[in-house]
Formats: sequence, C-alpha cells, structure tokens
Amino acid sequence: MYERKTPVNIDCGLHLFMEVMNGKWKINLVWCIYNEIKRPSDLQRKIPNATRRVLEGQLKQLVNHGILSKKTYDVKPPKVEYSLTELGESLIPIIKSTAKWGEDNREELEKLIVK
Amino acid sequence: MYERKTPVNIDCGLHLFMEVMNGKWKINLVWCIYNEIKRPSDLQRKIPNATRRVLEGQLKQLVNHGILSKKTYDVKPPKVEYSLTELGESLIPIIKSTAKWGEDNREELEKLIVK
DNA sequence: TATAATACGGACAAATTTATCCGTACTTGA
DNA sequence: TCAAGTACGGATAAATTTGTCCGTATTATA
Repeated sequence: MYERKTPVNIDCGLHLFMEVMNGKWKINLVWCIYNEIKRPSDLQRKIPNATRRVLEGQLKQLVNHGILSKKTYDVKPPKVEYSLTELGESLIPIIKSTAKWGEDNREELEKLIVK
Repeated sequence: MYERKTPVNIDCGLHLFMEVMNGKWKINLVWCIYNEIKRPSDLQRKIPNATRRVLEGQLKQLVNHGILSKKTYDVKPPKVEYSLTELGESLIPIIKSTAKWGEDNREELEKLIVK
C-alpha cells in the first residue's frame, strides 16, 4: 500500500470536505449509492470508465472516511452492498447544491475548462 | 507546460466544481482573495506552506477557469492584484456551506482521516 | 467441463500534481 | 553598491493518484 510522505492538511472545513470527496470517481460512487445502486458489480457497470481496481480503492477510502458502510453477506456467490452512513447522508445536500452550481454555470465553464 | 493525456470528465455539475476547485491551495487562495488579500506576495505570506511556484500555477488556473481576474498595474516595482469574477463570487456561498459541513463534522472526520 | 458471474488483492506502470532549484528584471532604502 | 522587495518562468525531481495486468476463490449455467 502507498504510504503518505506529507501530512494531509485539514486546517479549514472545506479542506475536510475535499479530503473526503477528492478522487476521480467518488462523487459518482456516492451518487449511485444514494440512488440505490450499491453492489460493486452494479457500480462498475454504471461507471464503466473506471476500472474495478480504482473503484475498489475509492470505495475503501469512502468507507474509511465514514461516508459509506459496507455489508458483506455470507453467501455464495459473494454479495456486498454499500450504503450511506449518517455522515454520508449529510453530504447529499452539499453535493446537490454544488452540482447545481456546476450545472447553472455549465455553459460558461465548459468553454473555460480545457479538455 | 504539462500536456494532458486523458480528457477531463465533466459529466455532472459536481465534477465541474471539482475541476475548478481541485488543487491543494485553491480554496485558500479564493478565500484569501474574497477577504481582500489579493497581491501575490501577500498571498504567499498568508499561505507560507505553499511555494510561490505552486501558488502561481494555481492562481493561473483559477484565472483560466474564470474564477479570478488579474489586474497588472504598470508600475515599478510591479504590482498585481487578483479579484473574484462574478463566477468566482457565485462560488462563495457554496464554499461557505461546504466548509460548514466540514466544521460541523470536524471531530468525527479528524478521527477518520489518516494524517 | 468450460464460461460467466460474484468479489478481492498484489505488483507495478503511467499520468498527474506539487515541490525544488535555478534564473530574469527593475527599484527603493541602507 | 548591496540587500530586499516586487513579480514571473523554465527545467526537473518528488509525491501522489489512477490504471494495467496478473492471480485467488466459489457457484450456477450452458
């Protein structure tokens, strides 16, 4: 596993948010799970651009950061389901308003963000 | 300059937000400038953990993304001031509510985020 | 009996971001 | 004249994140 060399900085609340939500696919993951797509294979199908390996890593971080909880059913074939914790739920309004900002300004932003 | 190999993904509004705000010091920069600390050297003093070189880069991106505008005074010694654009201003309430989420959950998050 | 589906993980490579070290130019004040 | 302040940028190294390629195990279905 990778070992950090420099400490995370969390001096302000927004940094805390970023620390938790940074990661190429985390937003998608949280959003999917909020929308009841909660099994790893389903998430993978829903977000085909991400590789399984990376989704796995980001899911693990979200669990570690207290945003998601993971339930493993002891069945064969294996079954796993993620769900939002209370902390994760509290993120939903933030995500919504932030996403709204993006959509409200999409036209302008798309011009500016170099692809 | 660095040339991207894979396209940015901006399928949802939150990705647009992240695209604009990702960057280790961008939040600090926007917040400082909102609070009237707008000259490069002052920003540097206010955020001493960041190197000048990196702040410069992030300021440039914020300008390119339409969040900041840069005014260069034609004087000696040189004087430069950044300020929020209208788009940048529209980010302030988002930043505030997001920071509030972080502060409201700081105790819990600090335990979870591995330093 | 192969194939696909379920889920997970190690080792390593590629991409990206952040930091370091160099140098430019001009001016004011000691 | 020398140090310090103002602002900027190239080249490259280090840190970090993301992606690729391998392999494990079990079960149901064709």
